[in-house]
Amino acid sequence: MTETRWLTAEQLSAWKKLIAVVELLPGTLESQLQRDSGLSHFEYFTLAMLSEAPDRTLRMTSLAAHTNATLARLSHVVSRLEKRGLVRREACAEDRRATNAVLTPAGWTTVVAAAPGHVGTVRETVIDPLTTADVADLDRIMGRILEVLDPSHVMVGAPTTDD
Amino acid sequence: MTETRWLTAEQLSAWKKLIAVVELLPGTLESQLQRDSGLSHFEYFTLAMLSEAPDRTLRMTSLAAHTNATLARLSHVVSRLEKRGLVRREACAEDRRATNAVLTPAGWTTVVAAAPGHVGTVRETVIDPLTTADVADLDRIMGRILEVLDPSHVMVGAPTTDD
DNA sequence: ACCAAATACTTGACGCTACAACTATTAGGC
DNA sequence: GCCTAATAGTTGTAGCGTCAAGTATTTGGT
Repeated sequence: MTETRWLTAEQLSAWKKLIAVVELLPGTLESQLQRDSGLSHFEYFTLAMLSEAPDRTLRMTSLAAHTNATLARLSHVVSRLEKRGLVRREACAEDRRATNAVLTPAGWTTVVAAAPGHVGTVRETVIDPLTTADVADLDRIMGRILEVLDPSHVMVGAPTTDD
Repeated sequence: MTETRWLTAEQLSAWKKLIAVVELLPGTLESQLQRDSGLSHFEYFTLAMLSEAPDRTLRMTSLAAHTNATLARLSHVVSRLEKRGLVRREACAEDRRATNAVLTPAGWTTVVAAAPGHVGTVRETVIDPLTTADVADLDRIMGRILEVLDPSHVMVGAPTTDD
């Protein structure tokens, strides 16, 4: 066991601010979405991923990867969304172990209605306080961190619009 | 109601990466602390804040602010930490409505033992992948975002070491 | 062709957090 | 000095996520 390498003052400052953002940001997004659309951020994100998929359909495993959830968590969430009529489950023809999650028309309507308010919050809290250069820096830095947290790039791929 | 201003490609890219980090980072920290020290990140953070306070003592309201928790949440957590002998509650002499949370010797030992492993994880996932310039950029950018999320700077102040 | 291991989920139980309701104490208005 | 409002904290409940266990199907070795 080698000696602990502590953080420099600059590193500590940056770290503390990052952790503060990580703690505060989810709550902010959560409140706005819950208040205006009755969705948790994870529910919104799930619907958004489906809305971008071909046929608005995704296998559970794939959807779990895109939303960074365990299969168990996703299964519970999809059950709730299904009860509310926003998502439908469908047996997969090619692999009978698999289940497809399909966005219903009501689900589509819900995401589309929720999107502007959500984007507004994202702007207010993150994008608008930053300059163009800041945004580029943020992109680069988060990219480097994700190289470690998500080496297989499961959560980055989606090159479409929305969210 | 004005029209929705959507995000540019650059903004969207940066946003998606930030949200991925926000989703993935807590789980990583959580796992390491739980595995190596039997603490949740919030419990660790609570103990760490107490360890930096004068007399290792803080009023519940103040501790709640430093950890960005509601009083209700903190009360539950302190109850559990108290059962494990890491924290002690103490009536406040000046204001009899108030309660002080005090770090016990066992609590101090626990944080001190947990810190190196935690810092190691922080290094691996966030600091080491970044250049010196990146760290400065990160500090600046998170600072701007916190200006919105935490205008009263409740979560930033603590100028001491640790964590 | 067969059997073990891997894959793709689902379900139930438990722990933690948010929300609401409640108690106790202090501060302010007049 | 009252009486109301604000402050400080605790507790119970309900909802969501994790973990462990279980089912169904497919893959791969021989």
